Amino acid sequence: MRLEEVARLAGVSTASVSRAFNEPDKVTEIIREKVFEAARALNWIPDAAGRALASSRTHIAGAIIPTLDNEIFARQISGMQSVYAQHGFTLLLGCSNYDPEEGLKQAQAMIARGVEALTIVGEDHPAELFDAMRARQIPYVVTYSYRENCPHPCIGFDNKAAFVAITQHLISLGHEKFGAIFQPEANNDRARARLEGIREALSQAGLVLSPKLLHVGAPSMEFAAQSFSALMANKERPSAIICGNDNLALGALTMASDLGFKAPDDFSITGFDDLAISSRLSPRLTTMKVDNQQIGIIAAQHLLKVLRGSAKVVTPVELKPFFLKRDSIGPYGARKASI
Amino acid sequence: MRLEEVARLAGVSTASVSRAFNEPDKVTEIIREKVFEAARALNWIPDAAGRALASSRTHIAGAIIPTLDNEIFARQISGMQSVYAQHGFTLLLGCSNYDPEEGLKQAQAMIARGVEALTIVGEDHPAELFDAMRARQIPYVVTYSYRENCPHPCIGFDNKAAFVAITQHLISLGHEKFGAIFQPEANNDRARARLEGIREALSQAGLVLSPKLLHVGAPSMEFAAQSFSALMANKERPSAIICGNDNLALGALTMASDLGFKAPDDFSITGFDDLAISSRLSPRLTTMKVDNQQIGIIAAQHLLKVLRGSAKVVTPVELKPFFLKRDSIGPYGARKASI
DNA sequence: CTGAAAGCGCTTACAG
DNA sequence: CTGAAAGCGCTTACAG
Repeated sequence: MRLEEVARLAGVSTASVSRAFNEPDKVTEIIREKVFEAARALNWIPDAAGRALASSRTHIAGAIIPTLDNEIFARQISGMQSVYAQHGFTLLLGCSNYDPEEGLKQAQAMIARGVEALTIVGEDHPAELFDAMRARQIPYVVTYSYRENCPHPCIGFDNKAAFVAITQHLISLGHEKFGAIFQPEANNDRARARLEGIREALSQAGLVLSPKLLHVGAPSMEFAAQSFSALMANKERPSAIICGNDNLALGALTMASDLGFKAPDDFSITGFDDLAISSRLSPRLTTMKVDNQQIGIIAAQHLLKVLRGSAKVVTPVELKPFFLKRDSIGPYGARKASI
Repeated sequence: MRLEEVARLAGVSTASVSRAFNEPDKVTEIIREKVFEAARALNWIPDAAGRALASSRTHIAGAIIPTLDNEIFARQISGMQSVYAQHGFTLLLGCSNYDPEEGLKQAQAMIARGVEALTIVGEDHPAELFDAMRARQIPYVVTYSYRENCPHPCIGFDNKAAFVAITQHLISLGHEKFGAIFQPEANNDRARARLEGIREALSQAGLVLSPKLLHVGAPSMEFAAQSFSALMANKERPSAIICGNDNLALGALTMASDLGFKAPDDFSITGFDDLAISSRLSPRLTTMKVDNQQIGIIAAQHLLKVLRGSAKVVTPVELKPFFLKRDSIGPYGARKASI
């Protein structure tokens, strides 16, 4: 079923069929109706490859995320997709699995498909990737990460500042001995910024994060559970444990419950993300949250604006995460006080 | 950068450039090398629209899932994508948000993009959708759901049988008064099959699921928590609560803990999915699990086989879920016995 | 094995 | 406002 057959049935030229669908105002109502009727009768769906080739517009946008196994990124995609769909754009999704080479491959595959815009989580990617985008004048934005002086347009939040805030709050509660359970820093500027935030806040207070009390590994509950138990077995047991995200904090809390440790009496612990269960568990987890769906929505909207020509470049947007102070933290020495 | 310029730089015809990339065996090594070198020098990436139009092959596969806000479907997508990527296929993702019309729209958009194959979660979709696939001879498979005599090729598991098994096990523990917390049945054959399974197993034992003890609503922890508390406030309090999935069971368990009810002493409860936290919480949740990543992998492999021509149609595959008997269930009257 | 050329299904100046 | 026709970037019979 080709456009030409629609034209024949409607008794008009192929140009008119194309116009009736793409620039309806440029065609009289009589033609429009004849065309729509013929198209419906033939059950015609315009072929995207033909359109793309003729118009050099694919109406495809791309998104590269580290993994789908994390509701944080899934939500970002879902926000993006709703906006793109409203504007007739299809979303091409790629997962890098935290491997920069894989991310680059995905980006190249997307370029071959003619993506008109791209979002990519974080800025830890080969220069080649960003170069390819710029060379082809494909607008892109780095999501989730935000920092001043970032060489790329970015829409996200300041991961470092967020963890400075968490750390400072714990310091203000009197904690001095800190532990941390974290996802790997490799190819993950967010994790790196978060750790930096902890270290900076500690150092400003004359404290340090002892390497022995920093556990870095695959961000599973298993790992967090093992880390927690190692942390509490340490002679220099921390009174406050900062986790790289909620999932790690939850893993630690389940182990705490198995071992008979209770927050905030025996230790304080924090996460990041505010998963649904974090506010329902006992103790309710102190954490920070950022609206990921919103990040996706804003990213898509800004990119679309550039494509429409109503903006020259994507302007960076900084979202502010919320601090959710709940029951998993308390003043240092809470236990002694309560005894 | 077009193929023609690569041909010019390499000093060969455009046909040879095309062959060097797509059918390297049909070209001498000398030509192959000249072409590859020229392509690299020009940083040429073949245009997918041109390829698609000329070859009527897009190397695009589609997947329609209800939502990305559920790691179950996310995992299926991730399995699929890894297989497709290995075979040079790009995945187009669509979310229906449990709205059949939206699912149909997504499918049509995918047809316009020239998807060569499609996977779609469940069979609750407009006949028009499946008709369109068949009319265009696009191979498709229904995932997650599996039942005998399904009119579509399906790769998944028997949702009904799974819940028959759960229910029968609880009956064997002496439970007679059942409650259920469930996701809506509308446009969700999986939920419907699960409830059917419960009802069938109960009826075989001469029992019934009282409408008052069946809570159906948006599958959030909030809803499950409210439902649990209503269930336990009922004069006809159930001794066993079957949840439509783990998330609902976890929501119920958090409320149980708030209210001072303990499983399995005060009630038994089950889920489905085996989320990471389900085995770590106390009590460890009794649930069933199916390998969702595997469903995605198998679906993609079978579809690819049909595209390659090495299979006529997709053969259905039934996966068997595992029953994970843990601490959240116990014999009826456990409390009295332990007092 | 290699190349000249037609053609895939659309869009879009261009002319009327 | 409408149509004839060129052209988008590839692939693929076809001929040599």
